Amino acid sequence: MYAYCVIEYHIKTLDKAFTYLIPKELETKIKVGMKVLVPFNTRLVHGIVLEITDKYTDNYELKSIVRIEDEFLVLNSELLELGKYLKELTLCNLITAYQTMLPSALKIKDQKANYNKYEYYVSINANLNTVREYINSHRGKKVAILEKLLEDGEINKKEFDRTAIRELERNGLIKIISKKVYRLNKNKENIEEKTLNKEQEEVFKTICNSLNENKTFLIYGVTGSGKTLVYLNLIKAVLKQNKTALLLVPEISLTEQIINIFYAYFGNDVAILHSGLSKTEKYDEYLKILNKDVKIVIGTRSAIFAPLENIGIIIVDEEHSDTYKQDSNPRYHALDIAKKRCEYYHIPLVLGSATPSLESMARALKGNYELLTLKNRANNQALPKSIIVDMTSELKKRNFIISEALDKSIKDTLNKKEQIILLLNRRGYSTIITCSNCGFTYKCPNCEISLTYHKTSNTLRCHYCGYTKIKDDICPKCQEKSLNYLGLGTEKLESLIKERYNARLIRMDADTTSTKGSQNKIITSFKNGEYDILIGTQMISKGLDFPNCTLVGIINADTTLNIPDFRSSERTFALLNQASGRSGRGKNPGQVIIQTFNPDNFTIKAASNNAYLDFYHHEMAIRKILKYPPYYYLVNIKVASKDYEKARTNATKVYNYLKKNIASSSLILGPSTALNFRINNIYRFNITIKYRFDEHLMPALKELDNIFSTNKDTFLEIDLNPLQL
DNA sequence: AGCACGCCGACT
DNA sequence: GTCGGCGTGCTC
Repeated sequence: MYAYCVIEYHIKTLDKAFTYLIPKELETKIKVGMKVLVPFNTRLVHGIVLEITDKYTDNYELKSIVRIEDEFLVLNSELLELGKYLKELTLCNLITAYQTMLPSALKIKDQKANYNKYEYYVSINANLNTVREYINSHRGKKVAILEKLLEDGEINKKEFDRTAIRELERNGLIKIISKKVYRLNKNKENIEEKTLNKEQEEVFKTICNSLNENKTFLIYGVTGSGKTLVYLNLIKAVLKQNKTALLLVPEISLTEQIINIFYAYFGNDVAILHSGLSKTEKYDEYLKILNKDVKIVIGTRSAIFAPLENIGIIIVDEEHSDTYKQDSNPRYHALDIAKKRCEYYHIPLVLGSATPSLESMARALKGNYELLTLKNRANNQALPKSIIVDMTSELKKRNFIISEALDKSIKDTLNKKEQIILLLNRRGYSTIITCSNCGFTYKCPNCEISLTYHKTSNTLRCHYCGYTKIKDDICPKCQEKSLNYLGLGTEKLESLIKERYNARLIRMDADTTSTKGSQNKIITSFKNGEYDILIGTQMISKGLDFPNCTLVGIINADTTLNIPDFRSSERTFALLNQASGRSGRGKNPGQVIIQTFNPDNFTIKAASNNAYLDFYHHEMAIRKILKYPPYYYLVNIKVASKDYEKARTNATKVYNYLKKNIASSSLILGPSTALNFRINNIYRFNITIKYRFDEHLMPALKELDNIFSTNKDTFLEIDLNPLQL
C-alpha cells in the first residue's frame, strides 16, 4: 500500500504529493487526512495523507512512513477538498492551506507537547477481601477513604488527602485513573426566552422554509433590530433536525456578548473559537468539535474551518466586516469558504448586517441572494437622532475638539445619569509632532509614517512597525524647545475630557486592551454603570449593547473618510452607522452628534439620516464609473524588496508579463508606489488588475508566483479580491 | 526549507 | 595539508 502525502515545507517547489510506502503494521490504522511522520531527504518531517492506493508504477525507490501523529486528528474528505479550494482561491501552497485550517496546537511543527488536560479519579484496585481486611486492621484517614470508595465507586482525587492516597496506591489497594476534561465548561441557564416579534418571525420563517436548500439570505436589519434572536431561533430549528450550526462573528469584543447569550441557551453544546482563547483552550474547543461533543460553533474568521460535520446552517453576523478577510497569507475571505461549505452540505447561508457590503447588497438586489429586511428596532425604540456639526465654524469659536452642541449634550446626559460613548478613530496622544521653529516632523526611520506621541509611556511610536523611542524635550534638528503636539488621539481626548467634566471615564483602544480579558472587563464595567463616559476607537462601535447609553459623539468623522482607498466611504458609512447604533438601545431615546469638517459630504449626511439605501445607490454609481467592485473584480499584486531598484524593475517586469498574457479587456494599473511605500525598510510597489471575466488571469498569476518563488530578494504578494489597495 | 556536496581561500 | 566560506541541487 502507498500513501500520497504533502509535507510540511511551505515552498512552491515542494508543493506536490510525495509517495510513501505504508508499513504492514500501519495498513489497518492509516486513513486519508491523517498527520504522519515521514523521512524526507536527510530528515524526518510531518505530512498529511492525501490519498491511499495499492498501485505505484514509477520505479522511484520509495521510503516508508515512520508513524502516525495525533491519531485522533483526521481531516475528513470535505475538509481535504476545502483545503484544495483554499489553495485555488488564494494561490497558497496546499500544506499552507491545511495548516491554516488547524488550530495552532495541532499545526505541524517539531515541538511535541501534550495539550490535554486531565482530572484524576481513584477507585478500588484490590479484591474485596483484601480491602475489608485492611479496613479491619487499620484506622484513620485511609480507612475512611476505602470505605467511601466501596460505597461510591469512583471519586475525584481532589477530595482526599494527597499523602493518604499515595500510600494506598503504593500498597496496591487503589488505582488512579486519569480522565481527559475540557477547560471551558458552561452550563445552560434557565433564562426567559424572548419571543420573536412580527418582523423577526417573518424573517425566521422564510429561512426555515429553506433549511434544506443551498440558498444565501441577506438579513438587512437596522442596529438593534434583534438579529441575534433570529440567529438563535434558526440554530434551534437546525438542531431539531439533528444537524449542527456554525456562527461567525467579526471579533472578540462582540463575541463575548453573543457567546454569553448562546451559552445561556445551549450550554455545553457550544464551542467557541477566537483569538482571545489561549492555545490550550483552542485545542480543547477544537477537540470538542472533532469528538462531536458540541453541535454549535461560534467563532471569528478561522472558525469557518471548524471540523463540524452534518452542518445545517452557516450564519455570518456583520457580514460587511473587514475582519472576515485575512490580511496575511493565505488571504482568504471567510464568506467564500462559507459559501463552499454550504454548497457541500446543501444548506442555507445567512448573512446579517445593518450596513451590508455593496457586493452583498448588489447580489441581493439582483436576486442572487434573498433579501430579508428588519426595518425596526426590536422594542420599537426609535433610531437615534443625529446631528452633524460643522467643525470649521466651531474652530472660529475656538472650539477645537468639542463643539458647543456636543458639550451641551454631554452635560445634559451626565445630569440625567445616562451614559456617553465618544468615538475617535485614532489612538495615542498626538498624531503629528512638529517643531514650530524649523518645521521638523518626526517620521519613523523604517517607514514613511509620522510617529504618534503616547503620553502614558512618554514615547513616540510607529503604528505600523512598532518602532518606539523616548520623547525629546528639544527639537532634534534645531535644538529649540519648540515641539508642538498636533493631531488628536484618544489619549489626549481622555485627558481633555477629564479636565473638563466631572465624570467617571474609561478609555478602550489597542493600548488599553493588550492583555487577555481586558477588553471584556472594560465593556462589562461600562455596562454595569461603573463609568459615565467610554472613549475609544472603532473597537467600541460594533455590536455592543449598553442600554443606558443615550449619547454617541463622533469626534472626527473625517479620519476614515480621508484615507485614499476606494472603500473609504463604505467604511465610513458603516462606522458612523454602527457607532450611532450604540445610542438609545434601552428605554430612553438616543442621540448622535457627528463632528466633521465635511458637513456636506454625501456619506456623512446619509449616515446621519440612517439612509443606507441612499448611500448604497450613490456609492454604486461611483463604483460603476470608476470600475470598482462590485462592477469589476480586483487583484492586487505587491512587489516588495529591501532594494528600491529591484522592487521597481521587478514591478515593471510583472506589468509587462501581465500585459502580454492576460485578456486585453482587463485593465492593469501601475506599477505605482504603495500607499505605505516603505514599511520596515521594505519598499513596495502596487499593480492592480480590474477585470470582469478573464480566463487567462489565474494561470498568469500562478505562473508569476512560480517565477518569483525562486527570487531571493524580491517577493510577490498576490491578493485576490483585496479589501484595500 | 534544510542539508549534503563541492570547489575556493587562509589558518593550526 | 584541513577548516570553513556559501553557491548549487535535491528531496518520495
